[in-house]
Amino acid sequence: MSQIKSRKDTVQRPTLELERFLPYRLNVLAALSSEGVARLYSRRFGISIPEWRIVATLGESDRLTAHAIGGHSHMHKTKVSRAVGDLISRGLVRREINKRDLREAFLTLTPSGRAVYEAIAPLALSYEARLVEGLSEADRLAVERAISALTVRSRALLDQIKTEQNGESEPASSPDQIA
Amino acid sequence: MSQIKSRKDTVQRPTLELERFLPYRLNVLAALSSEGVARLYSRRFGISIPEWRIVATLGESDRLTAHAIGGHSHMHKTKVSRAVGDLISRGLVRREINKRDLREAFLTLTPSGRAVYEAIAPLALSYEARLVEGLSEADRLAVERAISALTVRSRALLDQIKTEQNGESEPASSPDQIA
DNA sequence: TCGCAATGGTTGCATTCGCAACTATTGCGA
DNA sequence: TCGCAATAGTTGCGAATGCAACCATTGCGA
Repeated sequence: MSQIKSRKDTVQRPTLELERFLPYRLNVLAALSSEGVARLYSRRFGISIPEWRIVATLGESDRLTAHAIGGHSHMHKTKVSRAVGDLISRGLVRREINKRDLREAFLTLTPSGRAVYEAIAPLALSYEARLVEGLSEADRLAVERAISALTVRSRALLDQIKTEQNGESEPASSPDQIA
Repeated sequence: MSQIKSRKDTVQRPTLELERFLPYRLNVLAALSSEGVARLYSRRFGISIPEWRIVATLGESDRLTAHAIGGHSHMHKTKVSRAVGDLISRGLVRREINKRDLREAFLTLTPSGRAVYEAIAPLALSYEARLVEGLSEADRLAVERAISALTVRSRALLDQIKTEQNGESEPASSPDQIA
């Protein structure tokens, strides 16, 4: 794991090799796998990745606010806002203002929206299945565990770094941010 | 692993839960971990992620062409081009045209560039170390293995999907692309 | 040796992105 | 009850992104 190479007779110089650097490798893998899934639906259904995330989120648990979708799918609220606007204009999502709180609105899939979800979900699942095809069962489980753990850890480290940088004060958040 | 839920008495309906969907989880994790590292250097050294990737690549093996950097760091050639231009204008990288082939140029870190590399590399490595701190040794190895395997597999699937979509012809590549 | 395809790299342009600022509404403490 | 802080969501705007087109140079086959 450690990339620190000690060479005889020379001062130990920690060299970083990008190809072995975990965050870098995760990025490459994430980009590749995302592009793969995206290609399965983007062209055919004219749907972007953020749009798909919204459709998928609504497909699981209908009637969510934009805020909830953002939290659930880890997307910036502006991205959610614009993608939702687009989906509404194309008749895939319906917006219904919450009469209890006029600031927010509930979003639901229209029948066409649900049809799109039902069509794409199996494609995505089979893609995932093909992706992990070569892994041993043990490795699959290890990956599941590790991803969860690393995600939690990343979030913690990030918050920590943020607070360190934010002049050592505040609850780690500028005006908006966080999400 | 499988997200297929079978419910008693109802037709088995494969539902996709974003939170469990591997490409999605990888994206969240990759974004979080990248932001973490980036925060360690971006503010302090005024360096962006693409710029850091270039510096890191050159730091490992000096004297590379832009093309080689792109291949090594999986960045689009336009991204490399612009980031390199920026690094040169800031005196961190030096460009030297290859007299054997006037189309390409060799890039090297200047002393200041190397200093930046030497400063950031340990930060990045220690970040990585803190990231995987909680994982068991077995899980670390499993993750290493799995990331490699999944990356290879993703690439293969992507190529396959591309050829399927490109009218079933061509060596899976439009004018430029690939990288 | 000539000409054309391929390659390294840059640039124009449209799209995407996210931060900051803003509006509208609600919650809450004085 | 008044007023201010917090929240949901939208929008302006600059920066980043990637594709397509382009330039310059080289390789290679006729």
